Amino acid sequence: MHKGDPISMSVIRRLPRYYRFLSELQQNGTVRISSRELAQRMGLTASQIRQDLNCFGGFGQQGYGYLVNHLYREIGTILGLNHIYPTILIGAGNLGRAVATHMAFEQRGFELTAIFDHSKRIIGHKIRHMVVQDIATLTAYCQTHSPQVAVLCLPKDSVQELAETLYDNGLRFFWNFSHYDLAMKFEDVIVENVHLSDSLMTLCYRITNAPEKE
Amino acid sequence: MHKGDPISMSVIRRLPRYYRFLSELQQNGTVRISSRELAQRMGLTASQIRQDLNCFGGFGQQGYGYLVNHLYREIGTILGLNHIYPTILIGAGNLGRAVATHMAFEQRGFELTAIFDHSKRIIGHKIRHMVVQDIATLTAYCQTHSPQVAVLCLPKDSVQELAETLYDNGLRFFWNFSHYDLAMKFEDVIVENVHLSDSLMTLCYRITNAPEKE
DNA sequence: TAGATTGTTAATCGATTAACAATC
DNA sequence: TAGATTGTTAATCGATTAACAATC
Repeated sequence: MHKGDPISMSVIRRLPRYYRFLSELQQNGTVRISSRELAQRMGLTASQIRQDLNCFGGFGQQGYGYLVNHLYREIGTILGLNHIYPTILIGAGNLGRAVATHMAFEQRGFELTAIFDHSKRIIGHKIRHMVVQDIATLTAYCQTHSPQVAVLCLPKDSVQELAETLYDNGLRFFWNFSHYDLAMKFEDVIVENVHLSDSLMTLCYRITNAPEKE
Repeated sequence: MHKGDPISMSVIRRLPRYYRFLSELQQNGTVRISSRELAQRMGLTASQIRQDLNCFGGFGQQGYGYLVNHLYREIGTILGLNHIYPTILIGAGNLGRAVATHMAFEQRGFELTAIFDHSKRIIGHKIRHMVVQDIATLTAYCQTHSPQVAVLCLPKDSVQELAETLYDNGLRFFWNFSHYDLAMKFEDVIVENVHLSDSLMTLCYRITNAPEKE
């Protein structure tokens, strides 16, 4: 790990977890913490924590440790949570509605600005403070509002159909709950996949192949 | 990688993805596929695919490749999808309801048998074919039905409160959507976490730190 | 048989852990 | 100053890729 090297995905994916633990420590009123103690709480090694943090800069003090509040805010900045990326959600079925209502987009760098669906039964319904719009009006919406991020809560086939349209309307960032592999189709796109089925199957594997405890 | 070594998490987490791609190929009517072609479609190397599969056995034929249908079923068996682990879901808020209705538990090795919540407003409602039960009756339910897996769709604090009870009722396998770190609390427990917020923050990082394309 | 592609061993690459000098 | 703990370099470990003999 030398300065200027791109940060590895392994490190990036640990950042939100650090952020969570620090948030908790802060709420407990903990002022400082050493890498050793944080490591113990998180089930990591102190070395790893120091390596991870030093990808972004020296946030600690030798002989003292890290200031919880300071580190918390630093990681928030690194994650880019101070941004407000305008975001649309497509697919207001069970999952889409849950994501729309459940997620604290504003605290994670996003602002959910519109929801689309193609089902007549759903269009017009209110979710949070938003009226579900007809997917047919998507292009018009994009031209006036230029959303940057799309949350995809549609079945695979619908996403496949829609992919081109989304791309043509300038969307390059996707939070993808479908099983359609967007990243394979477009080069210059950033896709964060949430594959719930994969997660469930992984659990099944782990249960099935768990060491017997008798 | 020697025979008898435990399979690494990296390999395990790729299995559901293989399973998905093979399912698709099967639906297309593709009979055989080489590691090279599958690799190309999935954005992996042929080497990796052969290494991964050979953790579990030799499923191919030299000079020919893999039979799609055969490999698909083999991976299903490896994943343990033929099981029917009795599963309860706790927390019937937006997310819990979406998970309950959206997931094909039966095709992933599970059977959802009961749903619990503590809110008077939700208890008694029907989700799928199930009536949401009072969380106060959880212990009684566990004693009669012995569920093995719990899906946790509660806020962090509720899970924290509930953890002991679940453990005492014999539950050792968890699909955890909350931010509470069960794996830290109990030794002999298998927890598959789905941290949607972490995923969203990771996306935020990747957008914020994406290479400029001007 | 010749061509193709696997299964498997060896080489490389990257990520984690250990060690320690720097320094608060 | 002495003790503690960081930042950083070096060592280890594991995962991915390359190479190739085995064989269909």
